[in-house]
Amino acid sequence: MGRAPCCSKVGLHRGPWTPREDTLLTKYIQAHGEGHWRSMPKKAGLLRCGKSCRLRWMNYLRPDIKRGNITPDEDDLIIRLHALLGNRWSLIAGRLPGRTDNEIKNYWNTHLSKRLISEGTDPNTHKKLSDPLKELKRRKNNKSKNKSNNMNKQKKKSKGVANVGPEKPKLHLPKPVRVTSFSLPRNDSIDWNVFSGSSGPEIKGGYVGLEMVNNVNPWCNFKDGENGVGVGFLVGDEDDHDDLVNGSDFECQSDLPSGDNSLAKLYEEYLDLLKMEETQVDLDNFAESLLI
DNA sequence: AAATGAACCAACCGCGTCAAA
DNA sequence: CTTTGACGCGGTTGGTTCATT
Repeated sequence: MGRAPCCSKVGLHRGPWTPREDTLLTKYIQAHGEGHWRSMPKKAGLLRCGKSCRLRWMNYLRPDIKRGNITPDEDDLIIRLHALLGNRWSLIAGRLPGRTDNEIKNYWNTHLSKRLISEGTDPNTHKKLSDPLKELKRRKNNKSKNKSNNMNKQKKKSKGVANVGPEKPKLHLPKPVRVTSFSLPRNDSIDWNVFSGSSGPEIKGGYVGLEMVNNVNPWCNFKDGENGVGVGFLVGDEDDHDDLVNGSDFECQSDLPSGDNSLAKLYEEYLDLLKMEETQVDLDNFAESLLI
């Protein structure tokens, strides 16, 4: 029993949005606000499905979207967050004001993953690669294989030839389960901005990152060459993200909201994990705990 | 100048989650 | 408790543009 499609696709526009459609959608949302995506297109006079409207708005039309090149600081932050959170693009995007998950995902796939490989780092695990060149070649081959598959598909499609070859079963990796110890409103991630001591949506580039300065931990090898043992807990704005607070010297920022022990607790938990003999303890669990 | 391949990125698709009925 | 519908997310596709031959 499959799920019913989100909307009837019959008679709906697909593909690139026209300026007129953009205007209609923007005006409607300005007048009535976001939400109710399913009913919105009809009300806005659009022949699009709600999903498509939402995507267009979220990724392109929203007024707070920052367009243009991703800065080196943003680069750095994306890499750090990816090491911590994996492919959780929306969470990563949530730390980069004005950037969308789609944009970051695309940027990662087209630029950053390649860059990491060329620097000798596996973009998936953030561990050192034994043979970066080999990896780069492998990925290139895979890509060109896919591309030619797409080409074939397209050709077959356009000629109306049915796909006769055995189809590969689609595998879906299990997603990490979110264990809720306290609840947040839907679509809200942690308000990481509390770390930076700034508040409100105006914050520009405020972030928090966890960093271990050695080459052993998969999260941390993006920062090598420094003392080796240190544990850093980054607190600050984009301009000072190289200021590491050494684990032993760690002090809570005075501008942290008073009474909020949960963050300090998380940090302590993190330190405990690091103290454990096996450095490969499940740090992912800790990363997960940051998500809830 | 034309052909080909690579890169980019907007948009689509399918699934998971959550809340309301 | 189960079902249903809406929303959001991440993976993937495919059209367009750019670079190379």
